[in-house]
Amino acid sequence: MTRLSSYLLPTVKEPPADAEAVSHRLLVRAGLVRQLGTGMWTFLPAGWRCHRRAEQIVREELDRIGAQEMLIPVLQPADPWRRTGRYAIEELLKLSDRKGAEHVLAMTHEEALTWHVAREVRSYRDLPQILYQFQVKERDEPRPRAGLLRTREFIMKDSYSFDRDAEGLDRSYGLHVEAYDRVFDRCGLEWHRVASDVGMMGGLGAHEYMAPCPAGENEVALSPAGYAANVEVASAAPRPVNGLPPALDSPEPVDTPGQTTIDDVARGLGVPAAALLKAFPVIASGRGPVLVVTRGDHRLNEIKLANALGEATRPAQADEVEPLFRSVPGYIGPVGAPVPVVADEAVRDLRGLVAGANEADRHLRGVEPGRDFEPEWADVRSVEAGDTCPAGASIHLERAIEVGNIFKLGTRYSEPLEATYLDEGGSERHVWMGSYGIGLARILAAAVEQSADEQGISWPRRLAPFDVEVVALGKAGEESLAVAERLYDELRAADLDVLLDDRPRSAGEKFADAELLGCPLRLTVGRKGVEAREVEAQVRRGRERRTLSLEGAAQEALELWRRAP
RNA sequence: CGGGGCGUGGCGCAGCCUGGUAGCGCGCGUGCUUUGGGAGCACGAAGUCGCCGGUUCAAAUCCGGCCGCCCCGACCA
Repeated sequence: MTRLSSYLLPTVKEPPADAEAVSHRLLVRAGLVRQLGTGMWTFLPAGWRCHRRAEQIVREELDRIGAQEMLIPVLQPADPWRRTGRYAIEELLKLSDRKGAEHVLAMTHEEALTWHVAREVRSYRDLPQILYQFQVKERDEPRPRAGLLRTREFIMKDSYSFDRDAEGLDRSYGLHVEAYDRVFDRCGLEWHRVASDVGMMGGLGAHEYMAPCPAGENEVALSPAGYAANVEVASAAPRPVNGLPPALDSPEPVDTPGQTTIDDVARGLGVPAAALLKAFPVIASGRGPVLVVTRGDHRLNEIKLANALGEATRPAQADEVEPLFRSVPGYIGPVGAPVPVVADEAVRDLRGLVAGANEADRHLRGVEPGRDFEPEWADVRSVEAGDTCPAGASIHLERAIEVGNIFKLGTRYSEPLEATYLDEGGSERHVWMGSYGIGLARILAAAVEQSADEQGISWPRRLAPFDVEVVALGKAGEESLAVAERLYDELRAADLDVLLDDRPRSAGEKFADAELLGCPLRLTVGRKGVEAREVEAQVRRGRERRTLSLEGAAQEALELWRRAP
C-alpha cells in the first residue's frame, strides 16, 4: 500500500525563485524532480513513475511496429565517432581512461549501432531491421534551460531502421509516423507533426513532433489547410506590399544622411518598409562573400539560406564588408554590388524599390531586381503570421516543445562505418538508415505545460504518477482511515494505481497537495462521509466534484478514470 | 561564447550602500488544542553568510580572484 506518510514526495509551497517555466516550477513544487546541477535532474519516486509510464507507452507502440528493444552503452570508444566525423562536435563529451584511450559519452547512438550492424548484417535476407532502446544521452549543452526542457543528460527512446534501399527506408519511416502519432495521442498531448530541417549533413527528409506551449523553444508555422512546418524550413507566400512607390526607368540616387536602418529610411522617404531591400553581407563557407537581399519587412532565415546555398554561412564582419563595398553598413545594396547577389523570392517582380547605394548617406530608389541587378533567386526568408500556405490558407505561428523527431539518414553512417550487405545479385550495397528519437522527460514537461492550472499539475491520465489519490481525513484511529484503506484495496482490485494520503495533516493541506500532484482522480474519505456511507470524488481536470456511494465507489471511480483526459 | 542577475539555516527573503551581537516568514522537532480547503499556542533544533585571498583592531558588509546557479542572446548533428 503506497501511503503518503511514508513516501518521499517533498512538495513545496514556493518554487525556486528563478524558475520561470510552468513545468519547471510545478515539477519541483509537486516533489517529482530535483536539480543536481545545471541541466542535471533527478527523478524522485513519483516523478519516476510518470517517466516510466511515458516509457511504457512508447515501448508498446514501438513493439507494435515490430521494433526490437536492446541496449547500447553510453560510454563508447572514440574511433567510430572519428570515422563519421562527429568527434569534432562541441556538444560531444569526451574523456580518456587510465590508459589514455579516448572515449566519448554518447549523445546519440548511430555510430555504435551502425558499427554492430556492419558486423552482423551480411545479406539482404537480414534486412530490414528496426532496433531501439531507452538510454541516457549526454550532451555538453551550451545553455541548459527551463527545468526538464533542455538538459545535459536525459533519457531518449532512440530507434534506428536499417533497410536495403530508399523504398525500404520510406516504409520504416512510415511505420515510425504511425507509432509516434499513437504515442503522442496516448500521452494526451496536443501535438503537430511538422516538416523540419534535415541538417547540414543532408538527410533525405525529417519531421519533428511538436507540443505547443509558451515555454517551447521552437516555433512552428501552421495553417487550417493542414500546413505544418518548423519556421526553420517553412515556406509560404508573403503578404503583398501596399503603397509601393512608382517604378522608374532607372535607379535614382537619393540622399539619406544618417539613415542606416530600415525604419529610418522608410520614414525618411515616406515609403513602407516592404518597399526597401534589406541587404545582408555573408561569408559562405565555399563560395566566399555573398550579398543576400530580402524585402525590408522580412527576416533572413539562416537555415533556409544554408540549405539554398548548400553550404554554411556566417554574417560578414564590418571589417570584411567595408573593403569590398567601399561603403559602410546601412548603405550596402545589390545594385553594382562587388559580390554575387542572392535575392529572396519575395522581391521577385517588385518595382520601385529602395536599396542602399553602396555609398555613405545615399540610397537608390526605383530599383528593379532583374533589371538593375541579376541575382540568384532563392527562398531564404522566415515565414510570418498572415502569410499564405501552399494550399491557400493563412499561416499562424506557435511556440512548441520538440518531443520527438524522425529522420531519413540514408547512407550517412553506413558509408563511413561500412555497413553493407549483399543483394540478390551478389553485389555489395550500403544499408539505408533512419533514426528516430523521443525525449521522455520532454513529454512530461509538455504535458505539464499544456494542462496545468492555478492549483498545479493536471496530468493526462496515462502519465499521472497514480490513477487515484485517496485522501483520508480525520485523526489517526478514526474510522475514516480504515474505510480509506478498504477503498484503497478495492481500487487496486479494479486495477487502478492508488496513492493514499494518510498523513496527519489538515484537510486543506492535503487537498492542496493532491491538486498540485495532479492525479486524474481524487477520492476523499471523511468522517461525515463515512457516516453517510459516501465518498467524494473530484476529477482533477476541471475540478468537478461529485458524491459516490461507498459501496460502489471503486467501480464508479474506474468509470470516472476512464473518462478522464 | 556575449549580455544581465543572484549566492545569507531545508525553501523564500531582509541585512551589505554607511564594517562592530546574523534576522524574518514558511518548513522542521516536542507538547497541548484543532481537523472537509495550506490551523492555534508554547517550547526547541538548525547558518563555515558559495570558496580563496586582501584591506582593517574588527568583514555577510569594502577590494581582487575563482566557483556555482538563473534569465536573455548565440548555439542546439
